[in-house]
Amino acid sequence: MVLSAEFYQRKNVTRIARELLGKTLYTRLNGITTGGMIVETEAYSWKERGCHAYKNRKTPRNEVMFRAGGLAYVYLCYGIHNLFNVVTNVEGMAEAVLIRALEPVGGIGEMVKRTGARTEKRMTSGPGKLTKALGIDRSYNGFNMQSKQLWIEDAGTVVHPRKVMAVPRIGIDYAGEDALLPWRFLLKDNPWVTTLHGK
DNA sequence: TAGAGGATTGAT
DNA sequence: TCAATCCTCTAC
Repeated sequence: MVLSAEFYQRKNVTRIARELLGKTLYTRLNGITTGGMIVETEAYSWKERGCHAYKNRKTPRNEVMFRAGGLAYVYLCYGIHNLFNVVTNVEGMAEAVLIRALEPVGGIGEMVKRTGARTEKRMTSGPGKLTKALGIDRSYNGFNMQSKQLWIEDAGTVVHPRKVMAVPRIGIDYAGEDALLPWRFLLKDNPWVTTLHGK
């Protein structure tokens, strides 16, 4: 079942980030479907420094975050990587969930081809890598998440609360105390979650 | 309009 | 530990 606009437009972004674990993100490009189960996410809110929309600062880049939930927010990071988020909350409340890692479930051969990976191992473990595997680039910024090309499904996978870990987010040292918020969610012991420099 | 820096990655 | 790479934002 495709996740509805109502799922995304709820007001608690950390709850949505947690609930997205176990759901499946798909793209369908040129007739080829690729997808993976979400195993790692991060929540971002205008209320904290880690967020592009901190203090409700609206710019051409983050404008999509201010719209009603259920849209894709895709931006270029470090000049190299496309990072994919889903916008949450209602219009005017800038919040989003960054998808950081997937466990491949469909179109694996195509993803290997797109990433140039020798094997499927680690192919979708990392926010920059999974967008490449699924063929997501900035042309999808503002895209509706109930489209025929890009969507998230609830396949009925049950995620036990004890399997969910909440830890600080990655790569936002500039956010000061907000970098310590346990807003990174991942499935414990899942081999597809990111490891950072072996840590 | 210049300059700094980044929600990453992979090689050394 | 470090370079790649280019867009975005801020300050002037």
